[in-house]
Amino acid sequence: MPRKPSKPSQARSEETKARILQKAREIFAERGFSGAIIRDIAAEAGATHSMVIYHFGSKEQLWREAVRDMFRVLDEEVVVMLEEEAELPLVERFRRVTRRYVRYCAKHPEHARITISETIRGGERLAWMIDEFVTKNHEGVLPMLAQLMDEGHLPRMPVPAMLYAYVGMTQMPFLLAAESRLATGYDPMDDAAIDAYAESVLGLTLRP
Amino acid sequence: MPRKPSKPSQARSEETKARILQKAREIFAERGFSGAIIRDIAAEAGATHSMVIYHFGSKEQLWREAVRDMFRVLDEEVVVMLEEEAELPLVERFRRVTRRYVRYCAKHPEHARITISETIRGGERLAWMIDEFVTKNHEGVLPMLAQLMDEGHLPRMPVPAMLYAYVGMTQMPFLLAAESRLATGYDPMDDAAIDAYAESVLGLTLRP
DNA sequence: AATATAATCAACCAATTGGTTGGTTTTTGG
DNA sequence: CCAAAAACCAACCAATTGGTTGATTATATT
Repeated sequence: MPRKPSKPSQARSEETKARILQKAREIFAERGFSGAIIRDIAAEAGATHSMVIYHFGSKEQLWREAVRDMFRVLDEEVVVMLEEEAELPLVERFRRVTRRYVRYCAKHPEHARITISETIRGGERLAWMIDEFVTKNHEGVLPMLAQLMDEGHLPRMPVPAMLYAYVGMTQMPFLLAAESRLATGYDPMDDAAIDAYAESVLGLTLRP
Repeated sequence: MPRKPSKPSQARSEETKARILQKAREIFAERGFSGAIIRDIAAEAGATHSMVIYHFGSKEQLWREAVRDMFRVLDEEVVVMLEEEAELPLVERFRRVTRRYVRYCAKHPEHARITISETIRGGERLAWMIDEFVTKNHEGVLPMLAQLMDEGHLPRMPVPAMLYAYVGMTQMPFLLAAESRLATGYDPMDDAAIDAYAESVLGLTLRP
């Protein structure tokens, strides 16, 4: 185990850490945990691989920090606004959160990439991620879906099934963007396509 | 490069190859290409890692054979029946193929796992996979979706968007089954849940 | 049965990679 | 300005891993 910086860090350090963290998120997303190589992350961030270990302790820790950062951004860009929207009618809140969520998925496809590759893998990292972030998010979304279903705005099915259908249709075009471009010529990452897709998701789910 | 078996193989060899191939598919799905370790695949198949190289030439080749095998099964379990169903009304064909596809995704979650992890990664393996299999499948599905949309049975949107929404909602519950069980207690792999989910997908997509 | 060929294995090799160590530079605080 | 601490780097280490080699066992053909 490397020594941890115990005293408050210098500004220089913070910058390096931030650079490493961002590249780490990209590379973990693209190559998965085992495929991501510390030296590559370091090189792209303009650092050495021993700096990564110095700042984060281990590959595992680095991954955790990257994931934490990712869920923080999700919160910022999608979830927090829900509080100010508490007064709006439920269907309208759903429309807004869906539009934000679609944009988030397009802007940060790493999110789905990381969660999926970890869920496939199973194991401790997944358990940690669920405990730390996923459960909390579910607590926000599941009741909303349940109520929408009760009111007849969503087709009737088990609420978790609805959730995964919703998440699946929202994320998949951006997750498979490379395939879409190569195989159909359609680019789901295009700005106009993203906004149009949010409406398509609403069209598939909501029953007016 | 190892020598290739040039003469027709013995029965013993075929069995070993088949065992290796099946475990390879599982392990490639679970850990991704770089995370899958030849020695592990070999051990699980009751062989040595040099046997894997002997029979398949390289890790890359092994992966290709595993993927080929996977798309062969998809064809068998989902696609071929479409020919006998040519006479049925389009909506009915869509219902049937959807039910088969949902069952396939539940039974072989490796499929989505492998295609997604490769699409995320990009590169030559993805290009090969698309060229060899995906394009051909799209040629079957896209016109079907387009016509259903024309006839008002599906909400209007770009056809590729509809395809990825459809694929996404179909695959995601099984892709994230581990998360679903851990975070919500709902097991999408349960037999009754699978059949119910096929109807849910139809409920989300089809407009009667 | 003898011989050739295919199938298998154990030992080995070189490259990769996560992590360690010890020393050098930079920053901070007195 | 100077000493202590933090940031950083180059060299190193040990484990892992894809692939090779050479010998050994099983099978098929004559």
